[in-house]
Amino acid sequence: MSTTQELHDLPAQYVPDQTERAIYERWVEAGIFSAGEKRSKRNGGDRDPFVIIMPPPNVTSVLHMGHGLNNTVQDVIIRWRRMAGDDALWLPGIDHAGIATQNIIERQLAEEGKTKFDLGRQAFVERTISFVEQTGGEILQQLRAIGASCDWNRTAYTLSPELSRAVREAFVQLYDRGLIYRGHRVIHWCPRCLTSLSDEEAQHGEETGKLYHIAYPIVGAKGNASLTVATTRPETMLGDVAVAVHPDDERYKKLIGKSVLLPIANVEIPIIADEYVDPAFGTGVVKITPAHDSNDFEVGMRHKLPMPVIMAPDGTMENVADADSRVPAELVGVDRFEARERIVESLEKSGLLKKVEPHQHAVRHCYRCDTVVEPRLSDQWFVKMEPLAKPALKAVRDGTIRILPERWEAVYINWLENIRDWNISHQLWWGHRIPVWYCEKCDRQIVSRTDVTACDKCGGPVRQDEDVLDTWFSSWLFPISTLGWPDKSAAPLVAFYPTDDLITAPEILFFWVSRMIMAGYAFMDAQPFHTVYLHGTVRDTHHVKMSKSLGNGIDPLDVVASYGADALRYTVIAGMGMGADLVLDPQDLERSFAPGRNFATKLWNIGRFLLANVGTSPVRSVDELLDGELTLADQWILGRLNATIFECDAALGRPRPTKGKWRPEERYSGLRLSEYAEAARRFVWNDVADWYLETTKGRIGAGGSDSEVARAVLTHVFDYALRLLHPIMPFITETLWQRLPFPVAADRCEFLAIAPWPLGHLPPKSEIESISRFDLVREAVSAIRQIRSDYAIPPGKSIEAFVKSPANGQLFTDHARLIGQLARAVVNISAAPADSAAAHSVLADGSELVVPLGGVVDLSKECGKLRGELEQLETQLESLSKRLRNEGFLSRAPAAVVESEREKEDEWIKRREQLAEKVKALCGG
RNA sequence: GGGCGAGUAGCUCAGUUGGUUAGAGCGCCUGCCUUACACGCAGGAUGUCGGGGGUUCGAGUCCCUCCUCGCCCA
Repeated sequence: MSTTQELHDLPAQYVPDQTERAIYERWVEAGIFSAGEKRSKRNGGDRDPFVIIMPPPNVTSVLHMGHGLNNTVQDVIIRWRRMAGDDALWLPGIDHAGIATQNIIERQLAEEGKTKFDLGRQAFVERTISFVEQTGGEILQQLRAIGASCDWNRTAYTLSPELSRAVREAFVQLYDRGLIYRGHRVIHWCPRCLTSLSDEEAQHGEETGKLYHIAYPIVGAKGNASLTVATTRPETMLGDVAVAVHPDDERYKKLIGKSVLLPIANVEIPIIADEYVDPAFGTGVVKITPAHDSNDFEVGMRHKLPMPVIMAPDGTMENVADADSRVPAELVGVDRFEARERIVESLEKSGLLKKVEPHQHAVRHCYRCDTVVEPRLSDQWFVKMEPLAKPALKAVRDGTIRILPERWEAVYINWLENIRDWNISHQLWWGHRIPVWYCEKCDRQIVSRTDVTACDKCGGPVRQDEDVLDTWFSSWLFPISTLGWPDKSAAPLVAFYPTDDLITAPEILFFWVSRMIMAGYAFMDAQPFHTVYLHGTVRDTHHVKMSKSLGNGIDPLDVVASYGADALRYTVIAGMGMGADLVLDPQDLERSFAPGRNFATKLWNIGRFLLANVGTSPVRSVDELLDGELTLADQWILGRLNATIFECDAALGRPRPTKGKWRPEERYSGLRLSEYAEAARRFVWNDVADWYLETTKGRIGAGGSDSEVARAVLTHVFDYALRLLHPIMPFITETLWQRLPFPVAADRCEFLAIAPWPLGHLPPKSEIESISRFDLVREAVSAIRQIRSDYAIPPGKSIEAFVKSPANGQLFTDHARLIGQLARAVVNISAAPADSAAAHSVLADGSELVVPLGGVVDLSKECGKLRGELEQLETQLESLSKRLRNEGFLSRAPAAVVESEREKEDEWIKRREQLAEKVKALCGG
């Protein structure tokens, strides 16, 4: 804890890495990041739970700017709720990341000149486990450096025994409900990873390829009549089992039922009719390759066509199944792209290649290795999604769950309405093995929660399905499995489920977010969270997504080392509008993070001023200060503090829906973190530092009761400013807060991190008036400063100012000294000496301010300035008056608007009169 | 092909049911080491709110259309 000694010793410069680490340790030691299931209201406690489940980074990840952004947002929200008195839980975790991790190990092996098959499955998995043990979860360590206030005691891992148990349970439950089935169909296949991919894992990119027009001779036709088909993948023609035309296409009606001769493969295939064919595309004739195209597969099913597989898993040509000798000997073993070239060449020679044209089309790529995905007929496990999607759709439609920004709700709904079954079996070695066993003897299929050693029917030997589950099959359970599911009475599950906010990037809306919602309803019959907050992507100045491989990344740890975690956090939060991308310059960290770094320094220096001037002895409590003791400046800053609390609260919004469902008016508001940050910054910098703190100079040093009032108010407003800023800048605020000279009686927490979040009060009229009265004082100061600047009066030179105020004479009399102090002038509340040359200004309330300047003043410049002002005012006044004379405006605009326009007109007229008089007197009309 | 988003100061972006003279940070210009802070202070310049049309008393905000860029889904 702070000793008296420490209070004096704020270094002149804030050095983040000297302090941040130590503070983090102390937070952890004090256990303030640990949520207690007994404290949750759902478990007999007295606090509302507030829970965020961290999107688990891949076990192999290291911290990059995307994580920095994602986790800063989560930490800001969780710290806010913790201070607000909730039982706040931020649960961290990591994902075993099936394909991604396996690819890394395979790459390592490749460098050693080996493949996974050289090791065999068991050794491969062991090697992966030891790799993960060494490097895995490094990112969770790194998160501490940016201040992440996770409950580390609950750190989860998708491949842990507990979560594995949940995965099996989920599989078995869905299987028992008839929602998991084994399907024989065309799936996306990665020839490099040698696994199937789900629809979401096969990502498409626009590419310019070629469209080949190929003639298939018509069997039994006269001459060399043929049908021309167009395809982008000629190599798949070896798997063609038909050509199809639209049933209503007059050009081809007569040919339906006849056959064509498939070139190269030399087999006859029928001409069929199917509505799937678009007569307008290409020639209106489509080749049907059921085993290598998902649309063709559907056609094949409808027409009960054979489905020859003509490509091996690794993408080379081969007569795999039902293909006879369709692939000629010279093409067997040839890679698909090489085969394409050769087939095209051969067709050209035989005159069957009619045309080749450039073609823009979408090509799917493996989301992990970017290899072109091959559609391939295969046996896979699928989850029937439509029944699961129903409650997930309803939840967003009825406001149980909201998605921010709002526009993503439409994307979510559109996807769920057209949802397709989920291919969950992957031909990998790293992941949860599918809990299905097959009896070698009676062929029985056994789905089980526990390992099976013998057939429960015939006692025969069994073998487990070779495949593993899609990584997302464990991730989608994360909100429930990390809290103890399938044990529905587990204390954490009872206390913390449903959780509150889910904060992630839009890229995984389908992969993860929507599936978690489905799992929540499927297994807990309740939504996993009520708010999905989708933030933007971190990009460089060319708007290219930052990534290590592109070399345009920023290492958050570098930023932390150079500028501190708080600078990083503030910059990220303040610079990011709701859902907008965050653009940073990897070439210029100095510039990118200046906003946060500068603001941290500002806070530090306010702290230094405060400790040097207010000192270390306890201050009076603001609660016991009497109204009469407070100066106008005190009232103003307290009023501004209150207004700022409201602004911050308004920007943050409601933490949870009122009665389980978001009401329309609150649904899309809140979590405007940049607005919250800006409101707090404005208060600290523009109000406290620029004005209030300056007014205390001279007061505090003077001793006596007013000195005590100033000490108390300054300490109080800084205390509360630090509270407001703590979620964004936890380290520096905690450091400073620890040293504040709190009132003796203050019942204060040990840490700012758990100090109560400020509460605003409805401002009484007097408070609002104080603010506007002090604003006038500030305006007078600004007016003198402006004159100083206009006439280049050296700052050191004191000047004299005269204020004549018909409306607010007393106010200026009372604050003449303060105005003088702030503007470095001697202020007289009286008319200026008539004959002297002077600079002039007219304030908003019509008060006139005159600064005699002796020989310095340039009369024509002064006249020009005043005339300019007058002219501008008159233009504005004219349009305002016109509006107020407009019948339409008066009758249709709300009364309040008309009223305020009238008031404004009065004010402007007053000011115009003053200005006009001034111009007349000074410039002779 | 379908859907969505963006285009506001030199740069990055705010601008919540249409209602003051459109804002912030960074950058820029001028003057200042005014004993918390030059990572600062004071003052200042800069916008036909992408183009065009419309609705309205009133449009950066709503509607239509066009242009440019980006994202998602087939």
